[in-house]
Amino acid sequence: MKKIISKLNKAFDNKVRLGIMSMLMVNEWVDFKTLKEMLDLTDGRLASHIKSLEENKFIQVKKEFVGRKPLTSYSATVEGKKAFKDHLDGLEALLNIQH
Amino acid sequence: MKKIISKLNKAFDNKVRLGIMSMLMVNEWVDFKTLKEMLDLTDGRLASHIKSLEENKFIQVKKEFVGRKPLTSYSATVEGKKAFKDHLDGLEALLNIQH
DNA sequence: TAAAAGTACTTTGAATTACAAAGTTAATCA
DNA sequence: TGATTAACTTTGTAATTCAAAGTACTTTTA
Repeated sequence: MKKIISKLNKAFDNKVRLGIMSMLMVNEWVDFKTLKEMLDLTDGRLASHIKSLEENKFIQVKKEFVGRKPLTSYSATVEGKKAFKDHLDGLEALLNIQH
Repeated sequence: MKKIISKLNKAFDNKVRLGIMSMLMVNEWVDFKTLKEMLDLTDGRLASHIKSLEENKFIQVKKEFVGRKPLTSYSATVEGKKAFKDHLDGLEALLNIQH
């Protein structure tokens, strides 16, 4: 039990960050607006969670213009993918001991 | 994605509470000391998380004497089991979309 | 019989986290 | 010119988390 619990990463205990990382594991790049809509968040709330994931070096950012509009996109770093996978391993182990 | 995320319950975002509930899904009654050892916690930390789960009516308490020593045990309420199951369903759905 | 240890907490205080609401910048569209 | 879009940042408040210390009562040990 101690072993399982220790796999869980504090950076991913919040459901917004869990959702962001989940999106970025499945899609290489996801833009701000899509994340916002998929997770049903306000700008500020999304931005603050993105910031904390960036500070942990779990995601990276790309800014470009498409047509004439700015487009900010995010992707999980190698480090972020690894950390998230470890976290999911912990969750999976927890699911497995239920029943 | 919104649907998955909405299944996750704030009461279980902390890994200590995740661990406590997990123990109580698998074992009908677990005592204070065992929880403390299994989760590697200080008395105070365990007690505070237990308190929050009790306030949510997710666990119930039983106090007795065994031999001459006090023994406090906890078990998940029906409500607690349901809430935790829903949370695990959410986590499982999240695991499933990771490829 | 005095001191130490066991059981199960509670209290305090400080740090961190979370969030809503409002403000910002710079461009574009009507 | 005024509204809208895109992507934030700032502010302030509330909630959460935790370590550390304190409490109460009993039992064991020297």
